[in-house]
Amino acid sequence: MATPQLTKNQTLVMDALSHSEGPMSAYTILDKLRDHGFRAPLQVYRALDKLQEYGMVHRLESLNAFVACTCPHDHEHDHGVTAFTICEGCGQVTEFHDEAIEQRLSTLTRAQNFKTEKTTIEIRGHCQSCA
Amino acid sequence: MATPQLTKNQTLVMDALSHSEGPMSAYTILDKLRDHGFRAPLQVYRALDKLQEYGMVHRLESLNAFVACTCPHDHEHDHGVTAFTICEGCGQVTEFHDEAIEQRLSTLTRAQNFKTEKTTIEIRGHCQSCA
DNA sequence: GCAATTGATGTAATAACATTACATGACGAC
DNA sequence: GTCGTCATGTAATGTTATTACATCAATTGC
Ligand SMILES: [Zn+2]
Ligand SMILES: [Zn+2]
Ligand SMILES: [Zn+2]
Ligand SMILES: [Zn+2]
Repeated sequence: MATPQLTKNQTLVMDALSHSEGPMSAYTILDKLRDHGFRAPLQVYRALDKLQEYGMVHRLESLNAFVACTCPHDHEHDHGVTAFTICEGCGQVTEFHDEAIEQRLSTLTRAQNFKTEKTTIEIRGHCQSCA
Repeated sequence: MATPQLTKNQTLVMDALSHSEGPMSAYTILDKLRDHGFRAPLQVYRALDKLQEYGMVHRLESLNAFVACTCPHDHEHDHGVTAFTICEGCGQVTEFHDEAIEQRLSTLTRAQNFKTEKTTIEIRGHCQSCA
């Protein structure tokens, strides 16, 4: 997915997420952007949908929240299976990718003739500092 | 986690999930159990919390829904990392466990000194029939 | 130029999911 | 019988997400 020119709303949401320490809920983003003219949840959700499509934002299913992608590479190609550790103590989220996991999941789904569209891997626990 | 004697409400919720074709939301369960005296969401959520604690029910984070555990073994021990394929077409959910994945995730989290408490793996896509 | 199309936006209302707070009831330990 | 604990009942509220409909801007085809 080549990264297209972002629209005004998409840029605002992306900036909010990029400058945030941790994940943010859609409604938290909305509140941050009221000064910039945001009035309704849909403005946030629409921007988030696009940003996820472009691979610039990830949704954390177990938190109902969103984070900016921290992959080193740009987003000109699909970056495969994304996994996260999420600290219950400090809220820190770490994104990582692992070829071995991806291969193994591929083998397993293939065995049941399942066609994967999106894989969610989220590990809740405590980081080194909060252990 | 040894499976204790279930309470009345826990039994009702467990039965509803066991007899369901696929995952159910808490509110769907509530509706199914109105005839049995259920009146409020909390009755469902409280039962679900316990059933999850006992390992008899799993929450699907990406669906905000719940399924009965389909593990062949009983629930007298923790059954480690649980993963699911979820068909977008027919709603079919398949639970599986894989030692290799578990090992690999353990290695990766250990590398960042992360203490895992709960791991979520959910694969959305299409099953053989719905491909 | 000017319809027609497409994609983005604005706004309101509503739906769907989950929790807090507080009161009551059942039951065994002592 | 009093206490502590756990399950339950009920209402209210909080949080997350979508539907529906109107408007606006840029592009395309004529
Ligand atoms: Zn990423
Ligand atoms: Zn931490
Ligand atoms: Zn299970
Ligand atoms: Zn299917």
